[in-house]
Amino acid sequence: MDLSPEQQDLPGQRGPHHHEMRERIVRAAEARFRHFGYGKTTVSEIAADLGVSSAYIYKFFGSKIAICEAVCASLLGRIDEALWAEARSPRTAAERLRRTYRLLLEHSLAMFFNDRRLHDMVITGLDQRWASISRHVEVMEEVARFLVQEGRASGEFERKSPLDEVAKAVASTFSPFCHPVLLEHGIDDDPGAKAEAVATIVLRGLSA
Amino acid sequence: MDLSPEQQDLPGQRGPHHHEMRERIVRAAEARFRHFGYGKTTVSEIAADLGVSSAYIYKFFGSKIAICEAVCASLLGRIDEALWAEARSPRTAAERLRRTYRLLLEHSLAMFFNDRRLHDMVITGLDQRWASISRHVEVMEEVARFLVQEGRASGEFERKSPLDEVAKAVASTFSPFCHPVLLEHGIDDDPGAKAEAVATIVLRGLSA
DNA sequence: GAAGTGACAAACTGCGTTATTCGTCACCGG
DNA sequence: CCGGTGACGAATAACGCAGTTTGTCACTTC
Repeated sequence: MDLSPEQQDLPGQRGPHHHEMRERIVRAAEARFRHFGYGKTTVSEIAADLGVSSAYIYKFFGSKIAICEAVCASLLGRIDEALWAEARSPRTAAERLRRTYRLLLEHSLAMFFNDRRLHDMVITGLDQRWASISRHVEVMEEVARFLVQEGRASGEFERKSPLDEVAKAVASTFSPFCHPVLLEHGIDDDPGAKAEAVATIVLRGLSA
Repeated sequence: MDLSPEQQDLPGQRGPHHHEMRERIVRAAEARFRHFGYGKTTVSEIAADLGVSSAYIYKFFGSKIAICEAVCASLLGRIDEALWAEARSPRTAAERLRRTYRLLLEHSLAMFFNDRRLHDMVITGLDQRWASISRHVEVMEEVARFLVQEGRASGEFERKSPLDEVAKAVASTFSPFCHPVLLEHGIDDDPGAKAEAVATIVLRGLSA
């Protein structure tokens, strides 16, 4: 259900799947990308940081963009983990869902303000429909479904409407708080308050 | 509250505000932009279509981009009008709000499929924060607030939570169905059904 | 056969130059 | 004063070329 990011199979991967070098490459690449951006780092530089030749990198990744996807997967994977951790915490489902909105917003804002270059990479990935990003939106849907189920099981939420439909709708309401492009636009208008307000309405809509 | 699009004042306008030529320019520009895109049309061509010189265009617009903004305002203005028409129709507030989701999605999809070039212009406008676009999101918020008020007045909706907060939250849930970038991404996954589902939850969240 | 490399062709980027296009201004005619 | 223009400098876009970077492959070493 929630693999660790490095275990996913992403397009453009190559060679042994579980290999220490693969992880080291991703970490080195992330550092460079964070600092200089995707365009301004060459794979030779990443290789040099690890003390190997660039040819060796290509034993693990089929292209530079594949490295970028892996970095992206790792980044989003960390958010996914935080999301699941919260979703499984010992609180009411309603409280967990409300916190999901907060958590999502918090992580998205953090990326926007602290690592603008990585944020821009994610935007690139978005309109090129990278698998790592689709995976992340799937996880958000799964978390939404899980929380709705939990709330139904505990009697907090109504049980009549089709689970899947409700889960998708809830996940849709996440987008203003997790989508990089929307975020950039609504950044000035107290997104925190908006997230709370949306959470409040949605929770009311779900309640038994 | 809802001016006709040509009457707004937009940055970069110049010369007489109510002038037949201004509207003719916007119409001619829209046709060219729709057909060839913003980048591939020159202001001389727009001028030629109207049988005037390009210098004359600059009596009305301070820059090419200002023309583009006016076209954008006109485009979005048509959507705004449809939204208001629906919002004032003689139906229950709940029904009107549900139809607002549909209407928004319908218009956005139409632009995406039929006039991709204009759609792309709107995206450009979005990350350059054109006034015409801010205006459109304001209108959507106003419509949301209006409908919530109506529903409260008629006893359909609860009356306790602060109106402004609720209106903003409702407007936030519009974004997956009206934001060009989000739309492009979620296009494959039955957006119509998603819109209905979101409407259902939000309406339940608003209900008395 | 796992770890690793140098040498190389193809693809891509940056950049300086040239050709368009943008936008201004002084000016014409009614 | 309103409707309109041609000629011109400034800003931009297109283009071709040199230099980098990407990505492959045959080969080495342990």
